[in-house]
Amino acid sequence: MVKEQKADQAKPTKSLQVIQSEVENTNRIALSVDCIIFGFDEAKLKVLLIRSDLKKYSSKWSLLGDLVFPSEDLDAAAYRILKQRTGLNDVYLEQVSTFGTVNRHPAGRVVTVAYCSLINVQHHKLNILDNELHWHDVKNVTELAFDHQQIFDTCLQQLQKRVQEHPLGFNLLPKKFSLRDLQNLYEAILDIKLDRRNFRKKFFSMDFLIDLDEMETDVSHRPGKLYKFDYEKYEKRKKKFAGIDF
Amino acid sequence: MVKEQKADQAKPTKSLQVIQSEVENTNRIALSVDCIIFGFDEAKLKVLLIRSDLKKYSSKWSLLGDLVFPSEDLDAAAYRILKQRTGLNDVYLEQVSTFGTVNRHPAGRVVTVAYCSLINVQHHKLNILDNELHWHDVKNVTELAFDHQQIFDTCLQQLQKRVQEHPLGFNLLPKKFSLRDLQNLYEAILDIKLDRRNFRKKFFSMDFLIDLDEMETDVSHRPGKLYKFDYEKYEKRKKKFAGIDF
DNA sequence: GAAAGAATGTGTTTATTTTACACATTAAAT
DNA sequence: ATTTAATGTGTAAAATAAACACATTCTTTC
Repeated sequence: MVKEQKADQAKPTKSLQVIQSEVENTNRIALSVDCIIFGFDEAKLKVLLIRSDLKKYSSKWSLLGDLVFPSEDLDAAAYRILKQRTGLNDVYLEQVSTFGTVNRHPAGRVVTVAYCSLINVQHHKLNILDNELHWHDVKNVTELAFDHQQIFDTCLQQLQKRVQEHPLGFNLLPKKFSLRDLQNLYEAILDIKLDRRNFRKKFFSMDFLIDLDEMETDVSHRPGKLYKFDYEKYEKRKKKFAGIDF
Repeated sequence: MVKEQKADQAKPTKSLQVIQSEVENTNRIALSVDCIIFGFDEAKLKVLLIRSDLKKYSSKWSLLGDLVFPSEDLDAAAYRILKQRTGLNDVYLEQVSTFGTVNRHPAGRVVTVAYCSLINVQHHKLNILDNELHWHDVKNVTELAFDHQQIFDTCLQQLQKRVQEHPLGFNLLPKKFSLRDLQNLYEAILDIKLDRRNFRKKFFSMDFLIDLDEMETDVSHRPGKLYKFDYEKYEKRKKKFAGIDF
């Protein structure tokens, strides 16, 4: 089936010069980063979007993105771009996936690397610098510019998966939160309803919640207790792989 | 509580021309793909490596990689490169992660996208074309060229994780396999010992194995039954998300 | 200030899943 | 025929997950 026969003498191990010229010349491609920033507010999962950079596409929303500089580490570019576009600092970004079909961007060949983050909407003030920047309800995100809808969908799926395996959700909440806040968060991310008693039991049994001996204020009903997440304890317990679970 | 500040003056929405010139000129970067091909043979997990392309680094092993063409989809580049280097066709490649520190490659700035695959060593004949191409025991893979060790480690970790969530393992086995083969595979990938009875019970209860009413041959002991994997039945049952499981 | 409303806080029972564990059976090799 | 080495099987205990209801506390309303 394979057609790629080649005489067995040829072993074209390349010199560094050959590779360098290939790297320097015709084979270069524009590389960008897109940042998908999730937040949580009013019991809803949100995502930060801007009006498209491009005038032609300004009726559509798009992700926060820009080109990577040739002299810049990929991760560093993600942090720079996020900072430039939102003022956000001290936010952990995680690489999700890379999108590289030839015609994905109207400006030419641009391969983009998606980075994702979860932030607490209350604690991070946005500097809205150069574009209309808005928190969008994740449920209403449709028809983003270019292939950004696909990128967004991929990131949301990854979030849904990862939030079940790691206590990422706490990054979306204020430092002090009630169990109702926590449950709302999981229900919003996973888009499911959970049993309140079993949910509480589960989290208490994990033993990562510190009871602050404080109560909610500003609620128009019986206030709940406030907790914080015990990051230290969590770090110490590394979950081991073991089960097979299709 | 979303603070929708807006800097009402500056809104540098870019024209397509501006973006195009940025994409075309100084901001381009070489992009490559590296393929991490896992196989399974002699009850051991293997990975395909070649001697480094670069003369200077030819004492080290490296992953199968090459540059992406500007006119080529990223996924297509991965399949092309795999085919060129190994003759392998009809292999499913999955993107794992992208590596982009500035100095990761000696030939200059090259960002690389890692793709991973699992193949059945028996059923895929390699065409060894232009480099020393070898199956390496995964346990002995150390000190690969450039940052390839890091890339490899990332892929192996992802494999360990994914193999517990999806029945990927079957791609590594012959069409007909014994339960011992299957258990050896999981033990090799996860690098753990499993209880034989519980392992069998687990797989039988998943009900994805078709009993072929054949026995192993060429074993110097009591032969085991042979099975095949029921891909069709698997596809029909899409596993639902639900649990929270740190 | 009494009553109604709304969400908090709590336990038990059942079902399901996971783990631990031992012996008879089969075929090959000696 | 005996030994060897791996296959094939079941059960009990433990852990986890799921289903499910009522009294309590604070706010709001009348």
